[in-house]
Amino acid sequence: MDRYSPQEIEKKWQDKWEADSAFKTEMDENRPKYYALEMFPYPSGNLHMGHVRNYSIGDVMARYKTMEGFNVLHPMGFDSFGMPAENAAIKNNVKPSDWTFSNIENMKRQQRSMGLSYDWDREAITCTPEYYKWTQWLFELFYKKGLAYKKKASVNWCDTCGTVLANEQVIDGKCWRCDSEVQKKDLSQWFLKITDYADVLLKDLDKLKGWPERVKTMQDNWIGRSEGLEFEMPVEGLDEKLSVYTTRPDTAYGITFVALAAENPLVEKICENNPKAAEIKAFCDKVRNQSEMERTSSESEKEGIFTGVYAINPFNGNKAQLWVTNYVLADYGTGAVMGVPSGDQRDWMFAKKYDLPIILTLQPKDKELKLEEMDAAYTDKDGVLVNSGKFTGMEIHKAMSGIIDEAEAQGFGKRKVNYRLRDWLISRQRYWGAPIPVIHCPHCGEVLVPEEDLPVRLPEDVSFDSGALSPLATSEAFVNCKCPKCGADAKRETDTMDTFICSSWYYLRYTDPKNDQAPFAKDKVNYWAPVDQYIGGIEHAILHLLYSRFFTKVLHDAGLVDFDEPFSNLLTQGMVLKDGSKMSKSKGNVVSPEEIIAKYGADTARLFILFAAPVDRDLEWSDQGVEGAFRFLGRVWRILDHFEDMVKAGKDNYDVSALTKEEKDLRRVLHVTIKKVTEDIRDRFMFNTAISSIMELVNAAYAFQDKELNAGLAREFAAALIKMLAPFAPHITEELWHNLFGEGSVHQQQWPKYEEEATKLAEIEIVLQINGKVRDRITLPADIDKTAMEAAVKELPRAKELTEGKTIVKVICVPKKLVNIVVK
RNA sequence: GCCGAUGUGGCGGAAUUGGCAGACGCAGCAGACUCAAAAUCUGCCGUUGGCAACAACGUAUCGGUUCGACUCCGAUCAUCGGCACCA
Repeated sequence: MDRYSPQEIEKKWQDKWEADSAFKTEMDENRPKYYALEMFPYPSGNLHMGHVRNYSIGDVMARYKTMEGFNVLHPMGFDSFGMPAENAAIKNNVKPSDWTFSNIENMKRQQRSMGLSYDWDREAITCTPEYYKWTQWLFELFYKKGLAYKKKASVNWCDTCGTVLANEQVIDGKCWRCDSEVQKKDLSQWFLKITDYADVLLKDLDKLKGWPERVKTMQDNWIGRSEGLEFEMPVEGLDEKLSVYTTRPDTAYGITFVALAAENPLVEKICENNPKAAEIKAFCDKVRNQSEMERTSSESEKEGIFTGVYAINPFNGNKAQLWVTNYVLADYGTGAVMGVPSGDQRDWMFAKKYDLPIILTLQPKDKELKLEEMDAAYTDKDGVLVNSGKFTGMEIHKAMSGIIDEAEAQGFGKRKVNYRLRDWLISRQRYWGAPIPVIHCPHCGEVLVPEEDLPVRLPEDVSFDSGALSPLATSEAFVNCKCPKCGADAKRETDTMDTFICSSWYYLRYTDPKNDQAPFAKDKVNYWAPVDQYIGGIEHAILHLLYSRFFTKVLHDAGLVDFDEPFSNLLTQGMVLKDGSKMSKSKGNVVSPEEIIAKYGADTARLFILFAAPVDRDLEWSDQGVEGAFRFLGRVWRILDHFEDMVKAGKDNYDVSALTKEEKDLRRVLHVTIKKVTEDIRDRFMFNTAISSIMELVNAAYAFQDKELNAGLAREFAAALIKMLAPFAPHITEELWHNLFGEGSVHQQQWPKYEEEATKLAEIEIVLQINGKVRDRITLPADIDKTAMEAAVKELPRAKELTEGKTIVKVICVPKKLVNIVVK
């Protein structure tokens, strides 16, 4: 064989795999299926190292499972709607579709150069009418189920992007994409009712045994479930009742004020015939004009204004001052909060600032609290009630349920569960997305576009610089239509859908990508899905992963799929860093995958990126580490080149007992390696240690670089080594397989099996410890019994020397490991 | 503030069930090959002391359990991530 030259072999095999449709998959009820999926990319134009890492991990799983006999689905596609295409259109005067498809072509070329085992026949591209037809169809399904609705609400608006955003897309008060500050705007927008699924989305996190704990915690936090009591307080002098929600009903006897959000509709009514009306309204306007950042920061000063009106505490008849404040959230709970200064730190600070009364209702079991000595609220959920009518003296947890029962019995309150999660705002005032398939008719109101008229296609005669207007509104031909119900002149909805809708169901489309009758056929989706292994970045922990779970649950309830969670196992890969920080153009620390592949080949790039760190941890890029991976592949190449004649002369069934001691050692290392690599890939996703043990195996083989090696063993060694390395470095192994074993592809071979017997040592090293410290070692037969082992170790000169003149307190004997002699 | 993760040589990391800490790789040092260099092959490579055998120390810090702790328990510190005026 010639020298190892990746440039010569990689392209050759990529072309061959493509010509042979080597990774084409079909349903096969007789084989166990395995669905390996990497998060599909946005077609920005070029792969970055994060993609390379993502796809390398997925490709190892897909190829390994194929060799283990699974029917593997391993598809790829493009999440191709979104803002950058539109920005490019504005800036360079190109059509968003042209920009997008030329980027897709380039990225596919780069993906091909990585040697990934995708079934390209299953490609799904979300911006094609063949795909977004079904995105629209699914929107209509949600609508028919009462899970899609339009309402006027105070929503997040990004001025830079010229569109509204979902709550999940606002990070620290800023736009997730462009980082500019988000404003609140009252707009009429489309929402999906994800809150209907809050409870099951939370509860089913328990089912996701194969998900990282931290992702589940993040979703848990995001959904934010809380249990408590909602109850009504009569408002004095008004024929109105006021609802409040609390998680601390045990403190209800300590209410001295009620805090309303400025947006609470009750504020209007209170202002009627109120001498302070002007003042109150001025305060409300001031609060509303505060930015989202100012309003929701726990740092900002709490302010309020007394309305002059009182509410009545239904538990004890006490009067509570009614205040309008800047710190109560309008859209959580009832937009009104009971004020108990002794039990809540915010209420405490508010009461101190405005000199409101404070009533103590809870104190520790072993200590009497005095208000005049306190400088903060007592917020521990532990203690005994005081000043609480018939609940005085009761332990807190008993009192909590007792007080709720009381409210329910009296009919002024009930147990209530609240969620932090809000409905998903899906309208976008942008062009490059799936149009919302709704027509607004002056007579019939909202009408869905009939299924046979789908897809609602994107028009091309649009203007992109239309200000706050959606670009679709600039196309007369698009906007003006007939009502499907009554035939009257009507107008189309001009907003498009959030691209996260498109990506919420793409993993289902891969199971039946060309279906033009339905988003997917039931038998196919239920054969392949759910995804067995999903791989992607942690940045989608809430956004995409929560939305996909929501979609899957709705489709399950609609009877379209049999499963109710999309991804059985989730692997969140770490970032690729250079010089300690994430690769980015602005930092100038980007390493281009294309250049690395051109210089060293895809096999080296893949091997390095999988070897340098465990898959879920951040990875520091190292040019010298890449050199190391390349050197290793060269070592593999050379040792197999050296063994070539022996491999070809060897027989598959050879006499193992005829091996020399050194050969037996190599055979043992071989079988230990097969065991380790199999378990590391299958059970642990520890690709770094799998590769390091293959390196050790190759190092062991170098003992025979200038020696004869039994031909049978050479053949066994070469076959297993090439197969084990195949998922990591698919091209070099295909070439070596072809050169040494001839016909067929290494990627269609069966994964090597180890013989347990062959992994065992005849003699093992036993450690002598004195008081837990290693003092000597001795080689003994592996099957020696405990007593004999102890005796042999005690006979060691070191053992005698170190125990001489001392009392042996105890001897601990761990079979096959050590003997620890405890002396005094 | 609440929740979660991480912390091991000069560097990336290994140690899977409580049993020889530092596998494998990078960097470094030395040797072989070579006129020479590169490439390749071989050996050494935690710190301190010692010619050495060896000894002491060593997995963020402090303490505990244990014959024995990177691993288990308790506290602390640091870094990163999520949530946070959610009543």
